[in-house]
Amino acid sequence: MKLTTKGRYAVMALADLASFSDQNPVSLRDISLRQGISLDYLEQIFSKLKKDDIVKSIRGKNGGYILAKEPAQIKLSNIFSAVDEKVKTLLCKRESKKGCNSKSTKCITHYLWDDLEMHINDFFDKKNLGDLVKNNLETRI
Amino acid sequence: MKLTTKGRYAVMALADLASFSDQNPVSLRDISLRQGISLDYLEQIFSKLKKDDIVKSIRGKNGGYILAKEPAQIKLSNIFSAVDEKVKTLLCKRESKKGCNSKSTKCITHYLWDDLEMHINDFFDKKNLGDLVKNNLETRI
DNA sequence: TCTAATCTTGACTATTTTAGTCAGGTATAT
DNA sequence: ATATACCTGACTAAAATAGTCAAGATTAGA
Repeated sequence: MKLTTKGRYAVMALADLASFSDQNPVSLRDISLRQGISLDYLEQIFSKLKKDDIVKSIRGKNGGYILAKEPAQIKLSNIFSAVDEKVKTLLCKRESKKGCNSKSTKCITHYLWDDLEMHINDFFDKKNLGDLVKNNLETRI
Repeated sequence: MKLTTKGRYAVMALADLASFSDQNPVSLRDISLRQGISLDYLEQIFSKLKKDDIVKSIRGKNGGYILAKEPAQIKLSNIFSAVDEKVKTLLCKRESKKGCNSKSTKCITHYLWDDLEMHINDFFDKKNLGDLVKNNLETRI
């Protein structure tokens, strides 16, 4: 079970954006340099973040991105869902052959995975960008 | 973020084993049929479970596997670690170039991922095979 | 003793996913 | 004009996943 770079980079980039934006838009180039993430890859990621109204773009020279909402309004779950970072613990879907047919003994563990999924999603639902940046400022040297 | 089949199958197979063993060893063939998991794949998995003292094997005809301990003594974390299902949320290791050099602004999110990892591992640490089988018996029709 | 059922081991491989790269755009401040 | 941004879609190398396959070693029971 591992986090993909897409989800991780999205959060890193947004945390960077939240930290360094003082009214002015922040360019992906700057984020790329500061966070060590490929510019091309960031562009992919931000196009998704924009689609989900997490950031706004300003084109042209001196352009860049700004947050579309207050950092405290942006939950990690919003970010992850924007970049398709999903928590998948189950094979079991109604259609699938493998996995369970709901009541059979096959899916002894169905509830467990469901539980785990909720447990993780809960975490993402409780954390927001605001907390993240605040904590960072407090603990930074 | 998704669970691999190895971890999931290991838990499914052990839950099956715990449910169906009445002193006698259970063959992988039976588990394979009941759970719909390839026999060859199960063999890989059980060889690891055995190495970590989660199951014992009995060779020869009428052989099979039995749990090496009480179901309540077998935590999910034990099972996952046996089959190398690890929770990885961080790139950041002391050695790696990518990721953080501990105090830089790069790792704004370091604590977050650490937190997440603990949160998930906590879950695995709190669940054991005994609960799983018990719950299953209760909720089964 | 023979045989079928089992575990044991290690190598191999197709498929999928990940983590990007690349090549072209379009918009806008100066 | 032009440099600096965003924008978009196609492409791809590498890694991980999810197995398969082949050849053995043990042992119960007929």
